[in-house]
Amino acid sequence: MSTEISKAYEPKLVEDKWYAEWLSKGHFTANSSSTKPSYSIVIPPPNVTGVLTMGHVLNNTLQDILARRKRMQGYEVLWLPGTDHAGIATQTVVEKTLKKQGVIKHRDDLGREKFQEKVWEWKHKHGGIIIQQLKKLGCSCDWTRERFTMDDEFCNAVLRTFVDLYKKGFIYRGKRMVNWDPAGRTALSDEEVIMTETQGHLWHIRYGNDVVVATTRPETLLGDEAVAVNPDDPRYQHLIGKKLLLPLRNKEIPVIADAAVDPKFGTGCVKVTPAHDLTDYEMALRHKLPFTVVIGPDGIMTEAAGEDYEGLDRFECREAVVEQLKLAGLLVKVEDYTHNVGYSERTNVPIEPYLSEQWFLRYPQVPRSTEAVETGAIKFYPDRWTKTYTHWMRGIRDWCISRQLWWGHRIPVWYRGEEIYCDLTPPTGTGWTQDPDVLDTWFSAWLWPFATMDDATRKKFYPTTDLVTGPDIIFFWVARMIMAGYEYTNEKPFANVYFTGIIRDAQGRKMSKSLGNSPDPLDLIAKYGADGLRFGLMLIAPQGQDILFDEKRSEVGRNFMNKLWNAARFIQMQRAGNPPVRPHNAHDHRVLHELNEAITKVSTALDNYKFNDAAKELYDFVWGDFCDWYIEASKVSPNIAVLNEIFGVILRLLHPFAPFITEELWNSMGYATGTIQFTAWPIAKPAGASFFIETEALYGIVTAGRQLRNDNGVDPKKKIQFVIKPGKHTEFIRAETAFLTGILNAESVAIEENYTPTGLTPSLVTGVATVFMVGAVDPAAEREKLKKQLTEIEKQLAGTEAKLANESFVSRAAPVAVEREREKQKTLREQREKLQVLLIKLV
RNA sequence: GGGCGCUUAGCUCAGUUGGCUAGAGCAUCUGCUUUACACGCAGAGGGUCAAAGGUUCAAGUCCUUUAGCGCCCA
Repeated sequence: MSTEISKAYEPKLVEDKWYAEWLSKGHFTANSSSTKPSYSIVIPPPNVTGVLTMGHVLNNTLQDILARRKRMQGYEVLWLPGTDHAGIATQTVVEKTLKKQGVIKHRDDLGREKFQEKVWEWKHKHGGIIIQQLKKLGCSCDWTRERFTMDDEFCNAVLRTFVDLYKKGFIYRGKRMVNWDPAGRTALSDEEVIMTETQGHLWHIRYGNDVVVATTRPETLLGDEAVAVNPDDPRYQHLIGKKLLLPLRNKEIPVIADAAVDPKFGTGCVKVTPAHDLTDYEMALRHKLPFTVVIGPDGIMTEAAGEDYEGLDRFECREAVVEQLKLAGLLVKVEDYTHNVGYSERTNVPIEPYLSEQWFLRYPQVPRSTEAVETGAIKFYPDRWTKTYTHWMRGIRDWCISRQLWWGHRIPVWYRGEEIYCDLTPPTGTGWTQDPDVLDTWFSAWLWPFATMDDATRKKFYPTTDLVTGPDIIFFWVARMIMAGYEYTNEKPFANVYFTGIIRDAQGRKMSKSLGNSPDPLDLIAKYGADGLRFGLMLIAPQGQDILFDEKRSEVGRNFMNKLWNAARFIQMQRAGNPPVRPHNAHDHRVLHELNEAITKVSTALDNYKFNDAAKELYDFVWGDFCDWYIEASKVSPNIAVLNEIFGVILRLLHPFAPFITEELWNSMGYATGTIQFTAWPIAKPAGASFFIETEALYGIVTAGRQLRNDNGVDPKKKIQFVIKPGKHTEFIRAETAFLTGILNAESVAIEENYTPTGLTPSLVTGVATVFMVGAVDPAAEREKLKKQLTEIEKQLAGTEAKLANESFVSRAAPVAVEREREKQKTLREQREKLQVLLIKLV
């Protein structure tokens, strides 16, 4: 007796043990000189100081499933892990912490060098956390190749790319209107600005006798340099070229005519603030207006705003300006107004359009990258993201890549007076100063698929096969990687991109720290096991749909693992005292047939990135076909060989989803010495006679028998007599008497073709047989039940007969459909007849 | 304003190229410590498939329109 296997599965006793074992054996280490075909994925590098979120669990479970399955399919697999330095996010966290600790008031107190040291300290202290968490989850990453976007080699790659693109003319410096984050005090790219519908106001301000302008931002008035009208607007022809007095400032400004003015907006007169609005900026260039900066980079009003306003926050200033306008009688009216306002993705404050000197990139390889996805050279799953991608690529705008931060790759450009020097090493000579800015984090991330690999690795594993990521970074990352890939390797960086859904809470809200609705995956792992968490999540992760996560999901996963565990216990117990083989019976044939179906379905689903279809199929096969029916049948007549065969295949099919328990059971069941990880992925074998129809009929009889017991309140422990009156498959059913007796806990099961019940006998009519339970019954209740069943049958029969009576159905429908309908009619008529006979007897 | 997605049982979702009585899990109800498993077993109830119109012998599925929800872009 090998009953040391515990009654309930305890993941804690299993998971860490196996992970350590796998690492020590180097199972995840990819061999660049292997002759096997290669398969590779690069991890979307999480923020180095981040912690594991449910999004990471989803994303990395998917990658692990892909990687583990490919290992089983005989591929040399590289899953390359690493972390991202995450410029703004990390810098903000460290700065906040230092402020909180009272070390500094602002990072300026430390200076660049000292501050960077602090960030590195932070990185060393917290940087490994998320990696440890990925290991807990079971991720089979090649940790010997772990990379960080600030590794020396990676830094060099980033700088080389900058220098190269600069020299090719793709990178340029310019004074532009950029998206400015006053809280982070840095420029941002267009993609980092989130447009949000905001309730605001439209202030109508009198600028002159017959000039009223409407604005959502009255504080910018202080920097106005003109009033503009549409050149074709008949209402204002007389004003063009005239001068007006700017309210509150008593400054003369001209009225200009510009086609950019929408005559339908407000009064058709607009104020022009060249330094604080993109449209106004462009207008100002056309009309050679001065640029007066009234809002500083910190969102505080400058000296140019006038002494009444200098030093005020931009929103305080708005109130002050409105107040003054009211006092001066210049505020004509205020309307509620809903408009879109850009917010910083990071700091969540309204973006300020800000005129500043920044570095920009004109993207390389745009047409080629667009076509690659359009033609399917790179495939997106789900396919609909292709449209989003190509739309963005077609309207692509230059990328502002400089950031006013200290944490990141510093721009390799030096200045001396008017001279500019760009190279990997500083210029010789004196008087040079390096550009203080660093590069946008994504400017390093876009090199990730190839800059993480050494030459030998790249030779074997690049281009990579699959990328798994969220659709929220399709522009930030995916599109840019494709362009960088073509520019620097002359190849696509990956063949397939699988876009996951976004994980939400049970109410459909996005998971976020501030809402506190994001469970800690480590807590879930502790409670349900990594396998349970993974499998539960896979069951509800349809392709590309958002996922409403509830802890209950993990419970389903854990329960399934426990079911699997106990199936193993059952098989082990059967091994003792039973002959290992006997000839195959109908149940064996059926389950082997169903197993083949399962292998095919799971394989096809995974080939098409339909992870939840695969998980669902496994769940249904294991719990339904295998446990509910085959194991139950085995209690009457076990076939150890078949049990082992089926269970071995189950473990292998399940391994990518649930690596720990499958490894544990693979070993404890003694299916092989050593890991399950490199055993062959199961292939469907053509199964002979499946006995599908016959067993289906048989199982129908079982269900009817159980229903009879339940409906009539028979104590489950009480052994009673059943009589089966078959309409077909008589000999087959007769041969299964022992099975029926066992599974129905019957005293006896008699198969009688000409049975006529004496007295009142509860019965149920199935498609192939009438099942009688011998024993007393309440005649009224029995009659009700039979009547109900008869009504249902008659309803269905009416539908079928109506179809068959329809001339055009019989002549125009597919012959198969008509035949099916005839077959159905026949069965239903038989059932009706049986029910009628039974009812007559009850009268 | 443009694009995409969603709307099926109380909840979360499956439903191939139109064709068995629209399925599953969770939740609910009933009965069970039946020697694999109470993280379980057996049974039951629960749906006008968002609305309207159209195509078809046949529509949850295809087409049109409408409504609501969500996301992306301007």
